[in-house]
Amino acid sequence: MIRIPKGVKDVLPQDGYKWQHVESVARKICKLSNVKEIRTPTFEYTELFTRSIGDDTDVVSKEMYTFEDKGGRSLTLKPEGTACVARSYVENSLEACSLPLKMFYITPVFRYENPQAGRYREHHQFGVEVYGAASPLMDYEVIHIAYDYLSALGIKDLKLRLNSIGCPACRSRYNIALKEYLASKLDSLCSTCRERFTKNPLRIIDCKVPSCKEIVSKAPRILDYICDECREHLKRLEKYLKDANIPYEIDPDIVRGLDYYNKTVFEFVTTALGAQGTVCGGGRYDRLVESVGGKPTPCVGFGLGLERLILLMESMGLPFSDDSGVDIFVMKQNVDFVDDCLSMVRQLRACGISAETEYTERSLKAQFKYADKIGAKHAVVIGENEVASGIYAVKRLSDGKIFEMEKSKISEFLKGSK
RNA sequence: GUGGGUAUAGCUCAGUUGGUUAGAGCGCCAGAUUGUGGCUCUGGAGGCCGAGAGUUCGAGUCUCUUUACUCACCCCA
Repeated sequence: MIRIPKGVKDVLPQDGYKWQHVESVARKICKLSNVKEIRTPTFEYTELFTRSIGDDTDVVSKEMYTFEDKGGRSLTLKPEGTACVARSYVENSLEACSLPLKMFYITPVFRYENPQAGRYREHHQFGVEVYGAASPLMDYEVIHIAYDYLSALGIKDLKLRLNSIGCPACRSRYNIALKEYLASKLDSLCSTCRERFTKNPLRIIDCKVPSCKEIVSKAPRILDYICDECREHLKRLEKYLKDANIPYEIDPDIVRGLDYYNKTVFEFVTTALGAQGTVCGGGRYDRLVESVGGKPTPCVGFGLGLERLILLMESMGLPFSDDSGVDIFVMKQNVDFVDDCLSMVRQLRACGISAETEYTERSLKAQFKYADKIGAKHAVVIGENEVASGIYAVKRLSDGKIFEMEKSKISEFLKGSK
């Protein structure tokens, strides 16, 4: 038996409706907020990710599916959606569209990590990206879209955590202060943090090693070092969130793991998924477009993991709308009525009724059981009596009630009962 | 890359201090008088007990090795 590769999952027929639900709600919410869909390829040149996400990040340095094609080009399966959108924006001169430009995507992303609860080597992200708006109003809008989406799915108890990591100027000022503080304590830090010290000291802030946490708890806070403009940006965003009654808390420990973020960073977190608390993560990335060769363009967006989302909804017992059952199952008394069944199915489908019929030679009883299993809402039997009289008994399977009618009335009847 | 846990039927799991033909529930298929599902009853199919080696008269059970899965660290959605 050939098995599925490590870290990836099948979505089985009995679960497909859950995906259809979260995806269709995502599209609906985007429609309501004038967010247009963008689709980018599954693989890109490796350089796109090394330049935008950052060489030193874990995602780039050890988690990418990178390979060489037969022409010797280095390609990489997309480890996230944001960089791809930025590339497409620059390459297709999308700044020529009226800005701000609001886009969303639903895409598989790939990371070579060890799988565990809520984490896979291929997962799917619903993401929203807005280009060309520097105002905190747009940060608010983007957070609001994520919030609307989660609410529309019935998720109420997620915590929104918010932080600002400032602009490059704030960051370099903060890095100096942080390094100053940490310099004397280097020996007490874990080995990875000692490496981060030179490469990316900001990351030490969210190290989970207890001894590092202890040290970090007394370290300078980035919020005390951000410039007036960044501070004002955060303040205004907070005001908009308060006015909209979106609960949040400032969490100075949120530091995104991708290099392109600046100013606003946020997460929606839960404790219901074991160790994987972050369902949605996002923020502002005003330098990203430049890093892939475009003009400076302010951007803000989020990515939301659909596997985690579905897991969360299941653990909360939230419903997924399911219209996968058929409207009617057309049964045959015996093989003599195959043609009559096929013709009725054809006519019903042409009228927009989902219809299924029997393709084997089972007893009526077995056909009824099968109709039940596949979630048929009605059943009708075609046999000698029906063909002779022209009267068909449509049985409603939920309560067993039978409605007798002529053949031509069936589609109308079924439409009325939808 | 590093730890912990688990591996028996399609699924969820029993399986006593090692002892004959390995069990249950659910699911699947069929039947309970020949044209009507859900409930009930009856029957049936379906397992080299993850793989390999060892101990033993005898291994699903004990030991070692290995693989897979899983949870967690790291990082992220």
